[in-house]
Amino acid sequence: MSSIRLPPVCAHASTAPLPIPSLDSLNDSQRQAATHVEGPLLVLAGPGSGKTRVVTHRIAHLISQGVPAGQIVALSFTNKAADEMRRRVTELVGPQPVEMGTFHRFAARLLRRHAGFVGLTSDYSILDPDDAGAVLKRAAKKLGLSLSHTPIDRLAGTISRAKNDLLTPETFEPRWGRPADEVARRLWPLYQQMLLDANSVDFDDLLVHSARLLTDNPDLRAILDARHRWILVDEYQDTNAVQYCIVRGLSIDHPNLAVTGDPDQAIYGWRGASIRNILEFERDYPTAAVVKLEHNYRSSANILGTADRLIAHNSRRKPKRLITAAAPGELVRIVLDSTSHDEADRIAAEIAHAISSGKRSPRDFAILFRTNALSRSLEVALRSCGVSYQLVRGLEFFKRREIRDVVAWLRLLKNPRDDEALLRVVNVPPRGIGRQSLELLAAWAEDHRLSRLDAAARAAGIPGLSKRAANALVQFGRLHAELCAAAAAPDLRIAALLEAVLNRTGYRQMLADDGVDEDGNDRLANVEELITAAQQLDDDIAARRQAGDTAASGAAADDDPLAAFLETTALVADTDIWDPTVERVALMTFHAAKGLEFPVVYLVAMEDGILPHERSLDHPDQLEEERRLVFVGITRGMHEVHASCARMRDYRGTRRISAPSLFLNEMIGSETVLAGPEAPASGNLAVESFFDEDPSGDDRFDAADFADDARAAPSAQITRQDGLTLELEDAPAAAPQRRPARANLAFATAADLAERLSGSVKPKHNLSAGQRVWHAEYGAGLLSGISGTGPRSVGTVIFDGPAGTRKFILGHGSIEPADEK
DNA sequence: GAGGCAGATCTTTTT
DNA sequence: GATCTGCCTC
Repeated sequence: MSSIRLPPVCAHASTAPLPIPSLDSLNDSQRQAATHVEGPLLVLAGPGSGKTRVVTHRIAHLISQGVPAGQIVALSFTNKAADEMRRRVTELVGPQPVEMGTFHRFAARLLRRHAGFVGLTSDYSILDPDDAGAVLKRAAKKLGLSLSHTPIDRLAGTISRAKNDLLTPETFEPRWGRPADEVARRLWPLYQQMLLDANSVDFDDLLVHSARLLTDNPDLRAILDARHRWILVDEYQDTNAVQYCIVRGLSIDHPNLAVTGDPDQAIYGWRGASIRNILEFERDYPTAAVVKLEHNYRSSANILGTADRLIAHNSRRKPKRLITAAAPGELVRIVLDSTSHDEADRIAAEIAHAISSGKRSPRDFAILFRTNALSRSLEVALRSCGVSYQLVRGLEFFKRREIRDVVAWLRLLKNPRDDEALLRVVNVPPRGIGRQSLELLAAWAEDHRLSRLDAAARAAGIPGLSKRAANALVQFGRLHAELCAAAAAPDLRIAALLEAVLNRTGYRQMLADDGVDEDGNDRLANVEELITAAQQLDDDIAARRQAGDTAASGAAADDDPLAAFLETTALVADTDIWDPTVERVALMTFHAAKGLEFPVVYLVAMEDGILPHERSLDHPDQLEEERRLVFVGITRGMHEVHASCARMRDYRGTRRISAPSLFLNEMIGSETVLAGPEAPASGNLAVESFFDEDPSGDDRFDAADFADDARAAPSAQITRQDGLTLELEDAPAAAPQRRPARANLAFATAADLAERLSGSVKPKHNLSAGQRVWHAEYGAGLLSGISGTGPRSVGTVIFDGPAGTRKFILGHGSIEPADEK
């Protein structure tokens, strides 16, 4: 059992004299960025270009120039990155009350202080996706919607995506041909109401409420803008519309906004991230200074050359150089294995050998894969070779039933209206309160406009409830009240509160009785682990109190240990678990590897259908995102990169035969070498046996030729902004190239955003009757008439093809003007 | 009301 | 392969 560590709360202390940080270690462009003080700044930073150095030096520089540290906010993608930033800033100028963290944490605190503006109290609960899913399920049940054909995950995903696009239940328009959208639209308002009643938010709401806070309250916005006067955003290429809105809203009066990012490393498009944000930063902030960091200090020349060649295949990008002074180093190795097990065994053996020969230590290695499910065979192989590893999928700890139960208890103490938490713990350990009783309770509570907990205290008066169940509920209410009293203690220590919960609820007894469960999990030990983590947080807070730190902007949440603990447990991320100091090989997804670096990197399962993922094959935009993912993977490597695929793979319980990823082809060049039992003797990957559908007939093509083909290939398919794909049947390579759908978010100003957020601006269409139009499925046609106005207006289209005449809601965007040349 | 079993279902990436 | 659901029995 690996131990868990919670990210520390901000360590504030502001009395130390300020050393002036030396800028000698920076190159010219780094220094230019680091010494920028006033006004917007865009830093385009390639991989390994010392971005974090620049950001930390800039923060240190700002402080040394007299900028109050409390006015600086640095937003990063993971808590890990934030911690690293904090560590390095502290190294430069000592501990500072700079607010650093993820967007979600920042938003959670903002909301904590201004919860009333969005109808919450500062004790609101943050529901993780599982809890949010459960609420959604209850909402569906209430509405009598069947979920058999629209899995809850998809609905949650649809709503999440819409929230991230700043839509509301009112402005959300189900897309044509997506039944899940329609269900989501009906479910969303009730779901939202239930969250509000429970004084709860889901992950997305943290951002959405914060954005709304800013757009709906101009005075508050101005105050916050002034308070957070210097804002730094990392990984800006992966910010989405809500995040954009928040950042924008905080930097109108004081546009000292500095963003860093790399469009070539944008890998979160599926989550609503819009490259547009970084590509059009200069339009948003015309006075922006732009600094390019193109010098790479991480990777060997061979690794960079390979990454460069690969990414050059993307059409939607700002060309960018990767400059290095490094030696060529080892060739990038592309290995074609026979089976997935061979691949895993080979890698494990190679790593074991490198370690035993003293050449490398375990933490020098990372193995990256596209999906988490791919880790299993690698784990088995590593274990059998005696190589220790850490699987960076740490959320597993917080997903354990016992951990969730205990945390739910704390949530319920903080927020008595948290129905979801109540449902989790009310009958654990069994108290004789079953489904039937809970339904009676819920119905009665609703009738009387009470939370379930308040209703429980009055259970004796609920008709239909058995005496036994009523008693149990009243008892439960008392238990809660008792523990609330414990939670209200001054100088509360979370560890102590956890102990109290465990002891008084009988949960500890229950776990002790269970002993080790069927999978060999010692559930009690896991809970103890949580207590240890809580102790660390307690100590942090105590230390801070002792230091007399009441940092200027008074981080309200931090003064409340329980709130801080809950916030932290709710918002830990996968990568936060990764511990770079531990002597283990790191196993993680390509996504999780973002921002990290390793001497040796293995990229596994690079096969068609896995990477690129089969769901992205039809969509040029998504294919490019997959390519960026590989680019990110390759550029994690400092000295060695090994990419591999297997001809036969056991995956998801079945065996599949697959061809090497087209990305492997695109990587091939003078910096790479082919190896492995399936490697063609010609030293060229592009042999017939690997490509059943050789696009060039009997032409034997070399890597360069293939590259050109690949570049042209996507023109055969078009993805539109609503996600539908257009296939040009049997399109020749020279098929007319249609422009990719424009980025989804056609807004530029905060005012525009505000309107959009409040729902007053509907998605536009710019169509008029008589116009030639295009539909992804039915092809070209004539828009013969439009009825109604606004987003709900309906257009009638007479298609040229067999589709005949059909009607469409124009606001959905399924009909677009035909751009005939 | 609780617990256990069999069958069905769906498989990306994550704050 | 894993998880969830519904159904069954005690």
